[in-house]
Amino acid sequence: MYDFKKIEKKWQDFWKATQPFKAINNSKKPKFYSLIEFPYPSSQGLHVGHPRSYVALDIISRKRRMQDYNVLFPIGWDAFGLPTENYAIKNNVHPKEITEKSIAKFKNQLQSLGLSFDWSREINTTDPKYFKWTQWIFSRLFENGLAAKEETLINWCTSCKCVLANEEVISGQCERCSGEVIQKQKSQWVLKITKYAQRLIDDLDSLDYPERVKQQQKNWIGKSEGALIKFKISSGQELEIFTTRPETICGISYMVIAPENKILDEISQHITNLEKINKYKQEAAKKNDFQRSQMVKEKTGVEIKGVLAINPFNGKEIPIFTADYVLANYGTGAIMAVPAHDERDWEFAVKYNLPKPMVICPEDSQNIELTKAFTGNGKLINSGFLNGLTIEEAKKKVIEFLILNKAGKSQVNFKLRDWIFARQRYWGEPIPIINCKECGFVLEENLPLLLPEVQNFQPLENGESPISNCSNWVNTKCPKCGREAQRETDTMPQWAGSSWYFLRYLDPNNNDSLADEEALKYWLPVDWYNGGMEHTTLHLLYSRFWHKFLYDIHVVPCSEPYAKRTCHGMILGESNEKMSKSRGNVVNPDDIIQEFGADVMRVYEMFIGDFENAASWNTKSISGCKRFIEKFFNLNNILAKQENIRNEFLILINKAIKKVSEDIENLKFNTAIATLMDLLGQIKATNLITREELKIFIILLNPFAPHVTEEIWQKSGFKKTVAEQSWPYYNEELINSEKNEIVVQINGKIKTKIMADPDIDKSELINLAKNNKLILKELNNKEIIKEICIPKKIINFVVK
RNA sequence: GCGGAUGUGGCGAAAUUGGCACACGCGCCAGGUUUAGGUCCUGGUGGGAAACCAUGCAGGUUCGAAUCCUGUCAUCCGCACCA
Repeated sequence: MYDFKKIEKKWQDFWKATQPFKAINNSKKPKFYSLIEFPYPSSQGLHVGHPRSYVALDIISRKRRMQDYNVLFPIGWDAFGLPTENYAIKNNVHPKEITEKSIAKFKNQLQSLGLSFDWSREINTTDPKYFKWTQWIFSRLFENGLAAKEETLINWCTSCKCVLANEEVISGQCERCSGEVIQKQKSQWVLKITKYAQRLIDDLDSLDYPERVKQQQKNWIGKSEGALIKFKISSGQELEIFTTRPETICGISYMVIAPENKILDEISQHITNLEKINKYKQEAAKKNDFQRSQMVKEKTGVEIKGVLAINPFNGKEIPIFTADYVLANYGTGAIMAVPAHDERDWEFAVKYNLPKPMVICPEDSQNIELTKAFTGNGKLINSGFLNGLTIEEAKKKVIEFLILNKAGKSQVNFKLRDWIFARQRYWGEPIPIINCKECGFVLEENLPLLLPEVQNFQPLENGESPISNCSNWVNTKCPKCGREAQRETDTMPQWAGSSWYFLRYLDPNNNDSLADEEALKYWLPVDWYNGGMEHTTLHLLYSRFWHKFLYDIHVVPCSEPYAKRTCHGMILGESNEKMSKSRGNVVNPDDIIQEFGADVMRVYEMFIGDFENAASWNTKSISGCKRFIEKFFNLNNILAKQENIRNEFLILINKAIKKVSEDIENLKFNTAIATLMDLLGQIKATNLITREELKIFIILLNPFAPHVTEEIWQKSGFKKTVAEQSWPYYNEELINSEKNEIVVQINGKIKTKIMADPDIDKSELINLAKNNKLILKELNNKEIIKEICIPKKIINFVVK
């Protein structure tokens, strides 16, 4: 009788007592650092999606230990954040209390899965001993000019009453609560991730990340090369624009300034239709980014009367418009419009009846009439001395001209914007900055800077953090001059603590530095980091940025944190939809463990489908894995006294070792399990298993189903535990010595199969095939035109 | 619109990377054990009477294509007026 409850409890208690999965900091063994994204402990508890990633790296970690690596597989809690705070407000309790409860629940659930975490290194981002170092890193960023308070356009979630990073805005809505997001001018703490944009792109090349992750990060950073060009305005000011097409400078039809661009105020006294312009500005401010993009087809704008721009290349006067299809926070917030060679400008020019002069002509057709913007390759026309040049040549010439005339230069721009690093909420790390009227922003010296106790966690109506009501916390003395000063009341965003957590695992109790130098040297970089695709442009990018900064200030020994990244697919509900409370299709892992046990649950999650693709949950299908584990459990009943592997199983078992070993490395857990199911079936059919056969089978299955394998190991009288065994080797020669089944085709159609030795030579093999009865008959009276022979695989006779 | 991915039995999916399409599992069918079965065991299970036909669709390359190329359709994910 397979009493999984008893067995699993027994082994979990054993692991708790003996701590066999503890990583050693000063070991001579080769190290292996495997990392999962540490969970956000929500009050709902674990989701069946969580274990997919955890079990996968648990399997890899367990295998590595058996391969004699010193393995670090740690766990912790990313516990600051909005959901907890919202829950706290709703239920009128302290977020700290909820966090503690949620962590206890998560911990319980994770332990019931038999994951081989090193629990002695558990960390918690809300622990002052931890966030002391989050604040410390912020201080270093500040000292190095990478953290600064800036007046910028920010995304404001009207429901969370909180600033959001660009990465947190999904289709104009808040990532967390789906509330409406509007644009607002606000003075904000930002981290200058854009200074690292180029390096964040370049260093991707050296990393073992999935191609789609690299692509997504590159696209998000969005590098584009072009030119910055200054246009004199008739009123005396200058209008600076960014373009990737400087060679089209003679095709300019008009200029556009984004409605939020401050230059509009600077030239306002020269504008003759100011009222109309201001009205347009107001309307544009009402629209959020999402609404703007919804109106892609409906371009709007107003001509700014009374001012003209002057083309620095040919001195021509150009009308200026303001239109919200130009974004204020990309480039310079203004463009030169070349309708003939830009689709958006074309649309606008058509709508407002503006000229569309053509300056690039496709090489094969001349004097064509444009019916839409031409963005292809060609030669320059109507462009003075640029005429006849290719686009590339003209680009160079124009930039040379601009530099010579001090009217511009080449320029690289990134879509990536600086990381808005402040939230007007309570449950986060306080930003350790004191604002002194005399000295400006000064760093707090006594870290950690703790959160003040407040009565009410609700954000204030004026959009400030509830902390700002705590006057005895806010008001302090300037550490520099000793005068009255105020503390910053914003807290850090959720992404702060997770940007460096993998460093703290190396030395979680260190009070003098974020981690010991030797430990950093030994363990870094993370060897294998698995996580979700959804963090590609958030956490993964942010933590690469922080790590590079820490490398630059000589805190960490390498410039990239994660050597290898893999991504798991989501687990969907039975009807192929995301699991969610509102759909009512959430599967609770506790129920599954209760009914089937952790081992079956683990095996099922790994068997469910390709690890990297989404898979839909199907509780019925678990029974296949349940049968498999039960059959394995019962192997004990047919265990023979005989020691060695039987001859007829030698090759099969060697092949299985190879397949399971390789599949685990390639995240093909589903086929590894299929291999084991197959092997089990074949052995069982003989109604007998030898001790060595069982031994190998147990070791291969152990990473997937650690409890039941330890149990059978012990029951069978093997020494020590499975976890202490060495991962088995396979004999490649033996595998290759197996007779091959060779398919014989005629004109590509399968006729028969023959068995042949693996080292038989080609002509012999062909003769063997030709002399096969069936083939002899088929070839009768036919002329062989071609003989194709692929050793070990196939023979094909092409006949007439 | 741009970027990425996927498309194979009733279902989840395999296919040594150009060489036996559908391994393994679910479900289903038949038989057996059982007082009973949401248990266990055994066998069967793409279509077609067959030659043959089948990997979203249409072409192409090849002795040979799920796999490579061209076009096309569908679904999913990410970004979205980025000049």
